[in-house]
Amino acid sequence: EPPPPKPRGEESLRPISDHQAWREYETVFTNAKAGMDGVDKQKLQQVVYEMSKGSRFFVNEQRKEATILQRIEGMKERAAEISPEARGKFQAMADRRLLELEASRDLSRVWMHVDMDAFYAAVEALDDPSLRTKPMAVGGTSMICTANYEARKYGVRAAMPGFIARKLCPHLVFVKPDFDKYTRMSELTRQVFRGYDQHFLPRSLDEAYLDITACCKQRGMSASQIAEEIRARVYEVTQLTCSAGIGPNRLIAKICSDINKPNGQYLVPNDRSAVLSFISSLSIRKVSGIGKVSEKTLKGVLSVTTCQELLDHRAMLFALYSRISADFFLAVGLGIGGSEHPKEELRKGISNERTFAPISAECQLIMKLEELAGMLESDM
DNA sequence: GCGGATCAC
DNA sequence: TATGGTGATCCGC
Repeated sequence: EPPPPKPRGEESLRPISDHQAWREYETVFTNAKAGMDGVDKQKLQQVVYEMSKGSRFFVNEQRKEATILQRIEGMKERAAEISPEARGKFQAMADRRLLELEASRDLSRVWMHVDMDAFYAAVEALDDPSLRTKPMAVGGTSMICTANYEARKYGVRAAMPGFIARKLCPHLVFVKPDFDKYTRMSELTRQVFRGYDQHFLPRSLDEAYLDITACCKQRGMSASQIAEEIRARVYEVTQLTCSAGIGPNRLIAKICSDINKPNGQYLVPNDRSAVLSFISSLSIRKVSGIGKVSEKTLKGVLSVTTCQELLDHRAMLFALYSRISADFFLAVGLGIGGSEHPKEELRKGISNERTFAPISAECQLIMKLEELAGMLESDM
């Protein structure tokens, strides 16, 4: 189809002919991220909608959205059909699990989560200090890996398509990613981490978990002091800042590292009531493992938005979700998760995939598969 | 056991 | 003009 005629004038955002449809287009970008406090969320949502509508991507997003809404309706129906007897059975099941989980609570270890600040962008700014004062994103017009804090003021952030970012921030500077460079820098941070926990758990190039229990004891230092020291050493070695979170387990530590970002730290003491009061008012979306879909279904079916409400609705969690999921939600409500050292596991898979323009001829599809298989072969 | 969904980075 | 790639896990069929 020919494109619709371009409206005259400087901006095409207003008037909104289609009944403010943008209000219903929620993306991952409208979710708050560090450095995005001053962003006009409505404007952001509106721009993303206007740039997206009509695209194949957008149509697919709508299809997925409809599937989720259907799932919510199905769960609501199941919830309505639960008899008082069954309800009592689920309540007893949930109460029993609550006690078991509580009995398993481990407050004996101190975990720290270290998270580099705007890592790729910060590394690029080391090589070109003139980027420091400009809004800048690492990535291209199709996808942004990360944005510096100048750019985040405009709502530009990781996982956003570059052409939308440019619309939000016309002077945005794009820098091509250089993963080898980030890997080398990451290795420098890991040398530091190794000195505090030999068995630290790297999660990505810019994040790691450290069990600093032994280190605190040996050196007679508090967890906060150790965190200050680690952050200082990381800065000495890389000239980059990072943030840290400290808590009795990885679930808590991870949430904490985001609180005083960038270049800050936060601690939840190893104390049951401190953990509970910290977690209870938190949005479930802050928890690693609860994404956009889980947030939407929990809210749509049970009106659950905070971690405390996960405990309040524990019977229905066991009625509507799998044992594994209900267990996880309950543990989240109690602020329990990841206090043991996971035993090392071998990699389970290797794969590759590529996004490409639509094709349909068999020979084209086979060529595409051969291309992917070739890349996979060389990886293996 | 498999494919689709979800999630994290 | 244009919306990523890799790996893990869970669920339903």
